[in-house]
Amino acid sequence: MTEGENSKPERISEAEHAVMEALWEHSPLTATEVCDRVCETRGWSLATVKTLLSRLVTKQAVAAQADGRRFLYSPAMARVDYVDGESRRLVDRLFGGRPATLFAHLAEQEALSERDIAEIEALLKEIRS
Amino acid sequence: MTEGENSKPERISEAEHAVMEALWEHSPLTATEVCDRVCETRGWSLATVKTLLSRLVTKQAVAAQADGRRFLYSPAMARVDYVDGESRRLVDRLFGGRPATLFAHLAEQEALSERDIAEIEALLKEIRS
DNA sequence: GCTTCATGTTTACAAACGTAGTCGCTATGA
DNA sequence: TCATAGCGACTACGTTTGTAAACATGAAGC
Repeated sequence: MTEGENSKPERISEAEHAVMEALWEHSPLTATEVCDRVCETRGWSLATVKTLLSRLVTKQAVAAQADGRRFLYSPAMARVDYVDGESRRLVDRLFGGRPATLFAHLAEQEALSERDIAEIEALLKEIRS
Repeated sequence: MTEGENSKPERISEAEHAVMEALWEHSPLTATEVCDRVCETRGWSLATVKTLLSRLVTKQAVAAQADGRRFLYSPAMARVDYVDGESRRLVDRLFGGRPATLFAHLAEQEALSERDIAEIEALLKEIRS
């Protein structure tokens, strides 16, 4: 077998994640456009966004498509996969891999709003059907 | 006002967290005892544990009580607080602060076992009573 | 008293991260 | 054609993290 694209899913840092969110929300975007969407809130300069984008390209989490002399950036990984990975990491690390334990913790800490509880109930009903 | 113990809750890294888990499970422990409990699984040397312990002491996440020549280390923060902080961070960052969205995600990804579902149902029933 | 063991302190050092400046190229308008 | 603005690439640099070795010092046995 010719090696193939054996890319281990390099970890995305917190700052990088903010850029990913922008791209997940809308893509493709140029570096400047990404900056328009995140620089204000994060207090970043365009240079910072450029650095993060190239690191994300290296990590193959973002794809850069040439458009003249610039690039159009798009996510190269689905948000759901990222979210799933992070969620599982947390559940594994802190709740022994048991989502129910996380849920119990949230309940105990009163972190669940009435609305949360209602929605979860509805979801459970759906699962059961 | 005299400044007081204005300690912002310094972030605990992943490696440090492993040490915390050992201490939460049983404390106080000496550095060697902590190593006995984690070095094998993590493939660490005693030196590594010593470094992590002192960093944790600096971060005020661990308290060191002198015992003759050596120290007995104990957690200086409750596990539940740590777990709660991490959980909320995740929910905020990835699920817009809505635990129900996290739950929906888990359900969609089929990350919930029959046992998880049953336990969550039971918890909900309890909450409702 | 001297060697040795245990233990905390200091120092090390590479990789990852956060944040950003500078360089070089090119399309573009004057 | 020449200055210019826009943009990616390269470089930079302090901090945090992971991992550990070297050092100092006191206790304990011989």
